[in-house]
Amino acid sequence: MEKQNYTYEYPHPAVATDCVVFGFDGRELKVLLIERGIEPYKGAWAFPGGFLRMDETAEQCALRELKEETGLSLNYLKQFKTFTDVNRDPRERVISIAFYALAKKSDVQGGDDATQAKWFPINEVPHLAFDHDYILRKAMEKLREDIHFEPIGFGLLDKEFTMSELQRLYEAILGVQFDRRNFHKKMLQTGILEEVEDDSPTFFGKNNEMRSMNIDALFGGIAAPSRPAYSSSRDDDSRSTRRWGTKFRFNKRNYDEFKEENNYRSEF
Amino acid sequence: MEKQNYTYEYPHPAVATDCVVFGFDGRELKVLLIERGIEPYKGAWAFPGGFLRMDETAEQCALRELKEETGLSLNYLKQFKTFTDVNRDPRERVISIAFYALAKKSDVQGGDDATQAKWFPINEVPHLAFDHDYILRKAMEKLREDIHFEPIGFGLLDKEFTMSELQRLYEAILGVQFDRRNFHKKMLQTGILEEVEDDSPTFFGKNNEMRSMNIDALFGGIAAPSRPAYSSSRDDDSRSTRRWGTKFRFNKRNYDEFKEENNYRSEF
DNA sequence: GCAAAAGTGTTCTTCGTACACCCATGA
DNA sequence: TCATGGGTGTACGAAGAACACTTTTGC
Repeated sequence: MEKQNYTYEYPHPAVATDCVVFGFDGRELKVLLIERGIEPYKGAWAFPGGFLRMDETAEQCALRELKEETGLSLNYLKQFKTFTDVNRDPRERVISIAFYALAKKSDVQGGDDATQAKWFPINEVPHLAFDHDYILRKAMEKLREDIHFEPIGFGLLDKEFTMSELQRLYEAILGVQFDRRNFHKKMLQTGILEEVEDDSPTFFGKNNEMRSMNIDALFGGIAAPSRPAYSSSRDDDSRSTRRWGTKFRFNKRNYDEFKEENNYRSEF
Repeated sequence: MEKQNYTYEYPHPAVATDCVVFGFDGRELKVLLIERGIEPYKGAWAFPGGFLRMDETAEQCALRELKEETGLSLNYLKQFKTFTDVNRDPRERVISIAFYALAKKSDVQGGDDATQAKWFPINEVPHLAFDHDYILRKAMEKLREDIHFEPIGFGLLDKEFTMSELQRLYEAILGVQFDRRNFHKKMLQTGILEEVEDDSPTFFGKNNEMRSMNIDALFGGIAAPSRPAYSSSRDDDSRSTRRWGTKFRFNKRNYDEFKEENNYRSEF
């Protein structure tokens, strides 16, 4: 951009965007930071972001800066708060429109090649430039809130994922542990997940029975917990039809219906 | 402010705040608008708001402008979104940090005296200046979301209110009808309401029995709905101790405990 | 005296939660 | 073969939803 002067009758603050990018590598929640190459805070870590151009919206600005500074092209971007403290930037008055974004697992793993960007586990983030420590705290709070009501989890996983991956993600974000069975049940009963038919050759090579034959279903509805039902079916062939590593996929159509039925935010 | 020129190396957008003030008169949800006295959109209605000064945060700006333009001094102010469309103001590039606020019933009724501000029922709002139609829509969406999780209702009523007033407010905001008994039960079981002891002279003048003597309690726990219990107690004096217009009050201390126990947003 | 609003409990259903065992995989 | 992790059902308690009649008040 050509350097010239811009004059106004009244003082104008500068307007910037900052982008808190969350990622999940299968174990930990991470954030993407860049090392500042210029003053102020040279050498410190900060969120990708930059000044708003006059011909772009804040969203476009955030996406552009993110691409320029980290190489990432993301889809999900959520404006969560605008920071306006008077002295948050030592150079001049700068207000920052902050977004959070979600990176797919593959983005996190393919990450730090040529750029100065780096993924930090959420618990190992150093002190950040400007008021970015505070921005991060607010972004985390918002993420924790939103994940109860919006299909955020799926934005952080690849297209197909196992129920355990999804559960680990929820546990990483919320900092709590869930019971595996209850988590499974609840996720399925929202109806926004669809099971992926695994027709890979390796599967049929190892085991070519119908995947819908699940021996547990045979005992469904019969309340006889005192007698161990599993041991009696030990020599039954259908026993071996149970599959491991079942993959799921987010079903946007079902999610849209789900949202429509529940006219305010419904819990996931 | 003295008029002079301010010059920057790069172009800066102007930064303003807008404030969507909701009020409730006991029947309808309303918003506070001011009539624009200058171009652009002279004569059109718009939200109170104005340009950010260099020595104030966005919150301070919104409160100041609100006071200047409508005379209202409010407590609850919530930043909900920043609007950055490139052409939202015909004069120059202006981004607007938008808030919503809640006015007490008394503010709504004492309202339109000397100022150019006026309360409009939410369904009778005219076309607004700038992109304020859109801002209003977003503010309503946010209010509808937030009321499920935050004690917003109480911010729109006077300090003491009846359960019916509270219910009418919820119904006005959410656009649905609730069962009176279920609403009552749910509100009480959150524990954030406390009943106000009504010791007004008129009450004891009319009826000086203890208010805790409630004949319905006599039948509590006895399941005999087929036999109408009320008619048999017709000549019993204690029958007349039931009070009408029981008032409640928001209990902030209980609310804080309630919030702490439920570590993420819990529903009201 | 009539219409409108306020006050109150119980039942049924749904949802959340606690909890245990078997099987596959890979070291 | 052993440790780890994935896959599955049931039973209990809490909360939500549906539902009717009586009393007061104001016209």
